[in-house]
Amino acid sequence: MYFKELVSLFDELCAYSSRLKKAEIIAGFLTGASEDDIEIVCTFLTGRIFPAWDTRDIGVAGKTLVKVIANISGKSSGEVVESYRDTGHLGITAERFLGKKVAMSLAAFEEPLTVADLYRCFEELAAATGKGSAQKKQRMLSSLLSRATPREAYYVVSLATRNLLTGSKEGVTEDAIAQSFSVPADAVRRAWMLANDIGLVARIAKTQGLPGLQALNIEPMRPVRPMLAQNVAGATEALDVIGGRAAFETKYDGARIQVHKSGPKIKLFSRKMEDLTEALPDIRAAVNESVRADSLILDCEAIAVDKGTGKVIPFQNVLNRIRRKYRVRELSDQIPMQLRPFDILYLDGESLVDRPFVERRALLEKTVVPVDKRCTPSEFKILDDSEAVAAFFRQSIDAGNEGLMAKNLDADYSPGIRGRNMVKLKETLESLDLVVIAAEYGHGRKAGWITSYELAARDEDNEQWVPVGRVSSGVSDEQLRALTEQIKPLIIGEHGRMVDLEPQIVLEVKFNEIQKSPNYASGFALRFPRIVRIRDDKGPDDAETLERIDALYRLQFKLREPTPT
DNA sequence: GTGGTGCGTATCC
DNA sequence: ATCCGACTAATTCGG
DNA sequence: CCGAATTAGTCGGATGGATACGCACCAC
Repeated sequence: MYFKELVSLFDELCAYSSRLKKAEIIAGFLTGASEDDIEIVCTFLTGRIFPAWDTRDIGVAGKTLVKVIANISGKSSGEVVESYRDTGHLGITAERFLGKKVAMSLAAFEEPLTVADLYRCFEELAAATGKGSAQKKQRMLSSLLSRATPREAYYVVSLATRNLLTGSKEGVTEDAIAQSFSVPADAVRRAWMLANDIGLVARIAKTQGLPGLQALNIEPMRPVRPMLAQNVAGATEALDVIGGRAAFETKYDGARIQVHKSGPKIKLFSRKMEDLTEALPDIRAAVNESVRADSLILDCEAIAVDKGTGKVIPFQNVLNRIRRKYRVRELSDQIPMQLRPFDILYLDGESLVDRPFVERRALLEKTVVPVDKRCTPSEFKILDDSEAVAAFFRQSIDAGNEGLMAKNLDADYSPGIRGRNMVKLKETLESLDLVVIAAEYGHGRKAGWITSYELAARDEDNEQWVPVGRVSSGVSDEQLRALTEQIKPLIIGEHGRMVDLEPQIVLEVKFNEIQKSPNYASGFALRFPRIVRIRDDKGPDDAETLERIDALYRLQFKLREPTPT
């Protein structure tokens, strides 16, 4: 299949906003495609280059592509970035800058790019490592883009930056596969959750139909898509959503870990199916000691604890451990981690994903028999009273955790779905009024607007503004437009996509936690910042002080000591 | 060459 | 992670 | 009772912070 055929499909998808229409278009397209092409096309359609379980990555993103585009168009990087600021999409910039070169490059390469060619290029990019590889990748991209037509270049860059904006991803592609090969959407979804590979699912749907999809089964050592949860505002709403009575569990502030055991072998996978086994020997050992089963799959949270006190320590410590390749032993001594299994998906040859949650929980408790706190099932209570829920919530927060999870006792394990069978309850903190001292232009749909704001607090010691992070989400498009207009006259400097501003605009910002920051001059940053409202009624003099933020930071640790490394 | 530092990228939340 | 916007599915409203 | 209006649920997209790793580059 020629890449230009896929380009036409992408273009057609962009022309409609209806997801149903997009699915229909994709379905038609897949019908005529070969088995091999379908696999690549479906993966590309979801905006990915490789399947989710495939840990390869191309090691190329915006900065590299800016250089490459500059290189082949004969412009400077500065000019490319300037265009990028206006277009909000590197692909569009590539399309524009390469437009003039097209006649020449097409003459040089008569044979147009195929989908398989492109995939092979991505594979080669992923394979390039070692000294000189960065240069090599740039050369490879240059030759790839020179072979492409401008419109093809747009999509090559879109794929390479994982920013394919066709308004269709997994959800739509899933429907399209079902439609195209006349299999139920549920079967496609199930197969996708198990295989983690939409391309493979499409291939099986085409070649083997429904029986092929049904033959896929959950099995240890092959990660499945984790079930996700939606946020809920309070104890009452949590009970409401689930239906009056629910299972409540401590929500730990760690990393999601899927434990797979098959005989003596144990593997650990992250939420995105990265293999974390080598980085977490302590977790592996704890599982080994606490699990009474020959084979199983556990859904867990892994937390970091203080070596001395055994108390939960901040999430940043988890990041020191996870995905580590070097000094693993040293760090695992310094920052021990513990496992909190909360679900079991497979046990001794049997899939449990279709069983009700209560049953799974019972099996979990029977199977995970803690020898100490290193591997012990999550705290668990069945409650139907909002007072009791609130008390449990308080207890969780006070112990340094994130809050609670609430789960429907009768629900099966439905991966990838943020439904009403599982919700999360987190703490809502007070908000802060902070001053915008710099900002950045937006991307994609928000191109041309100034959409990301650097926030500062007042340092009363020397009357300076000290940055405490950035914020973007929380405002409507309309407010974004207004803010852009408000900001433009305040611009006092420009570099690349960033602008420096006269400190004047005050934003009320909500967040979940104050973190120690190595990146911001204040030494602090907000975790999960979002805008509550634009304080037109306030001026920079009304902004929070650094001292206050410092105090708030310390307040968080009334009950636990931070030990960042 | 070796070691430190900075940049870019990817992935945890 | 958070949040918004658009679309779609489910439910309620009004004649 | 049915179609219109309203509400609820999903998906896609745009954005936040920290950290580890791999590579480039510079100082010695």
